[in-house]
Amino acid sequence: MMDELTEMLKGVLEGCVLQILAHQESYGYQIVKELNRVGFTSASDGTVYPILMRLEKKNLVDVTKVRSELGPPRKVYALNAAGLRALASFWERWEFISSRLGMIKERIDQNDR
Amino acid sequence: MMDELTEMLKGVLEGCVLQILAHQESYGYQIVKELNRVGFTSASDGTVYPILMRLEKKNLVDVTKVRSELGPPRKVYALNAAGLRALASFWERWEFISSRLGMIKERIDQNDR
DNA sequence: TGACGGTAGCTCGTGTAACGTGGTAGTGGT
DNA sequence: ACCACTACCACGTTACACGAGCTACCGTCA
Repeated sequence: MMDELTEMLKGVLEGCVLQILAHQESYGYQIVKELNRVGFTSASDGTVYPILMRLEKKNLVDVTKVRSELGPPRKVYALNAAGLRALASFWERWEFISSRLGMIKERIDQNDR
Repeated sequence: MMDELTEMLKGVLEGCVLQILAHQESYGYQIVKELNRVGFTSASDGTVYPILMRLEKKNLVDVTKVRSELGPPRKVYALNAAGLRALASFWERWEFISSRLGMIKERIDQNDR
């Protein structure tokens, strides 16, 4: 069933990453594991790294290189003010779509047709 | 604000059309107006007609040509059994994403990290 | 008759996102 | 020296939303 999620995830995963970063700054590899943990098993590094690069290009995050004991240094991403605004906007848009979908589903035909 | 909805609507609008057709059979032009009425103002005919053709190709709808007094004949779309199944699947996927997003937002950190 | 406006349908091009595949590189353990 | 794990990145494919443009039917009004 979870194979056709792809299209519906567009735009959503970026919001997820923003929310994760709002909770706590993190880096690519960990974000992937976090997303997998909550159920987005299809989100691999090939999905997450482009998102992070997008966020960086849009200046929604601050990036710091941090050395790690295991493996190469990590690029730690932290949400900045613009990122927080983008996150708020994301949730607004989500709420909007969510409510409209509810309207269509429940069919509160207050008018015409 | 509603200008950046596009990406988040991917996959969702098809579900909306399915739901609209489940409520009552309809045709392209009317579906566009219906979507606009509930708030999806960006959904134009250039968006809806490809969706309808997709549904037809996937055999989720039955199509009938109906003459109209005003303008050219209408292509009336009606959901069939497979369409109803697709609709159910759509709501399942929506519920899935919706719940996971809720988890991430509310941060019910029941485990690790 | 001819011009207009609303109805109805369709096509094409563009932009963007998810995601698979594969590639590079640093680290520690054996 | 080898391997596994961590971390990052690049490329190509696929799919969708949407704007812009086109055709065509009908009734009304000039």
